[in-house]
Amino acid sequence: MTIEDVIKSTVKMDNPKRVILNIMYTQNVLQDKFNEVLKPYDLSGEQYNVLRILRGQKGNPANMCVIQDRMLAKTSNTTRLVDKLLLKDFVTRNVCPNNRRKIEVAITEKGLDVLTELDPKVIEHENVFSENLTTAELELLNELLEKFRNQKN
Amino acid sequence: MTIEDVIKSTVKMDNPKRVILNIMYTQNVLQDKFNEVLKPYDLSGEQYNVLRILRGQKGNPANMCVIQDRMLAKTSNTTRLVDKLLLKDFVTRNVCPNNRRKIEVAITEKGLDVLTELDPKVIEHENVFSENLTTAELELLNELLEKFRNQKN
DNA sequence: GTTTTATAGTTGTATATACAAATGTATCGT
DNA sequence: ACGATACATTTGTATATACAACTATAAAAC
Repeated sequence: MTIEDVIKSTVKMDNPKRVILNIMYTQNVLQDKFNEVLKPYDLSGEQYNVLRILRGQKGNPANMCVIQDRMLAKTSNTTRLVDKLLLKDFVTRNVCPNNRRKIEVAITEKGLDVLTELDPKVIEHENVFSENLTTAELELLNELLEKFRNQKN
Repeated sequence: MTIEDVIKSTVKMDNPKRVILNIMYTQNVLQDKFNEVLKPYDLSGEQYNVLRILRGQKGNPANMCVIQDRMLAKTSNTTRLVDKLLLKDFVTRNVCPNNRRKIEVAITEKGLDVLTELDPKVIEHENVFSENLTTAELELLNELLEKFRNQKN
């Protein structure tokens, strides 16, 4: 299915427009599929992302700004995402004793358990799309996306 | 800036994960930039998309389900998007006389004027990212994205 | 002709996103 | 020490997204 099929366009678009629509739409497809994976666990994609970042801390807590910094969607509202995770007992939240402006967020056992349960499903999700491409093609796709994204100005 | 830099990952990820994150993040960057273009016109990306679809109708109105069908984000709530456009007098909305279940949405002169004003800025937005890639690379990127997206199951 | 089923759209609710303003705390300059 | 400034986070508000439930109309079944 080409991007023209997706949006029922009768006219063939130029390359710059096609690339943008292909990226936007492919992201949509990926996100929808990933939401399905997460749905039974009552987690949103960004909530999962926060948990994943916290696990990456290997026991150390992370400040709000550290979490923010490591997220894909840089405009996410970390406070409220952490609120939601707190309600589910997936994280703890404490004022940092050294600097009372900062908040220390850490993942709980329960949060780690959910991630462990999710791990194989996440890997499956990641791999199913990539199966259509060879390793060389995947590397090329990564290169092209990074080159595309990193325009000069 | 590689995707590892973006999320401050110290470990190099495998290709399937990198591709997914690259697509997700690149879409984020594109959307943020496009929102900046639209901001002075008080339009969201999806509202713009609806207007673009209506212009593509060349004078004919479009039903809600036709609009839905041509949108990138298939889960958008067309009713409410059209509501917002109606408030700005960018569209009209009428019950279809032949089938009273259907709604006919059409773009107004005011809506067309906004699109005309936006056209050069949209093209500029589309092209600025593509300037880093050759035509062959752009075509390849399109191919790879479509191949990646269209997995068997 | 009346009941079922399908279609088209709207509404409700919870969550997420975008962004500005506000709060509380630490640091710097003098 | 004091005010100004910077930093870390929270809160407010409007909009958008996701998805289920609901309403209204049309078509099909019998």
